[in-house]
Amino acid sequence: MKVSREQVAENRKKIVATASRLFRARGFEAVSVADIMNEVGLTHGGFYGYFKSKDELIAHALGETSSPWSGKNLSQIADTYLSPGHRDNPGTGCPTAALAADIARMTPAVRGAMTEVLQRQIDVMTKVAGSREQAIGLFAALVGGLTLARMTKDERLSDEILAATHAFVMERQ
Amino acid sequence: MKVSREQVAENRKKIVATASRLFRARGFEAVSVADIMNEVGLTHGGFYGYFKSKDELIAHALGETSSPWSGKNLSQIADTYLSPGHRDNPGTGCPTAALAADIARMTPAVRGAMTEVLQRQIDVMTKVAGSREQAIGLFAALVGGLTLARMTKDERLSDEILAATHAFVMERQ
DNA sequence: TGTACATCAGTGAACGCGCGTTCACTGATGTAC
DNA sequence: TGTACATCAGTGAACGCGCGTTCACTGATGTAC
Repeated sequence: MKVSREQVAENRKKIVATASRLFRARGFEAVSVADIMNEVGLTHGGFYGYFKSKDELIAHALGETSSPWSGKNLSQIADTYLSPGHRDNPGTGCPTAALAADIARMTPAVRGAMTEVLQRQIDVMTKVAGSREQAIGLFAALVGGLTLARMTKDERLSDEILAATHAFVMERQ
Repeated sequence: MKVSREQVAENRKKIVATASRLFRARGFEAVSVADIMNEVGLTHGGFYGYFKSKDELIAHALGETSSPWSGKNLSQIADTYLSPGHRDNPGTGCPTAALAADIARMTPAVRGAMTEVLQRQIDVMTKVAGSREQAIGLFAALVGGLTLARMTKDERLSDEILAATHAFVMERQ
């Protein structure tokens, strides 16, 4: 069942986008190649016509994540980043916070792709912060606050962490 | 090959301590029951005489991690926490930073155990920070900075992240 | 434009592998006398 | 204190399972005439 060239291009985009979302929501290991292909509407065997391996897909999926911070000031960034909505929907949120600990143990190619994402996020943040140093500190606090809020089972504590981190970050405006 | 009661108690401690170290170093999924038991000096079959499941061990291992912050001031905490030594040795370091993203996807029992660890860390931090709110913000920045430093492949960037987060945290002394 | 054929995207069974967990067995420990 | 036996910690083969990956096959696409 060969398909058209347009269909192939579309399928490739869907594979990468679906992988990016599922990886952020559940982590690299908990999402199988079959999971991704099923959600795209294909069977797992076809995957290897698009990528050499799952690792190669991971590197591509990291590269495709956009940073939606352009044109926002620090207050708006902090509001969105430390919101319950972002906390509860990692699949559509920041890849850095969602995949942090996972990535530290991945292959060099994956870590290289993530380093580029990180560089880009720091560059964008530098425009709204006073300096690059400040930008890194602010970004670290945002990532850490979101991560802590996501790991606890206690929603009151989780909300408190979001609010406290928000206040901490905004004090240095 | 039955062994003495003392040996049993010692083995149990070794299983928990080894698991705690390996989990922090490599993550929950990448460490098998057999890995842990081999390092302890036993075979995998014996594990189920000590714990009902791997998940139960995970909850116990999280409970056993100590917070080595007592009696230190913020400057000392930041120095140690954001040091290259801590970055490069997650196995003996902060469980929160090492297992952050993993835990958000674990069973309720595991997340409950982690919530207690988190509460304890925030309490200790509150003693050196001005307030609980401040403590949470500082802790978020520390966890985030260490996490970012661990995920990049570029050592220059990694060192820069540690230094910038350190400066960011200390500015609010 | 219509036909004949080569291409190749997608299918689904099969592979080897490592995992968590179970279980019949072994033999040292600890107890009863 | 010494012997006889019940207990049970540890062993290692085996289980079912899901994974990443491969491959012979199918049939629609796209090309050559």
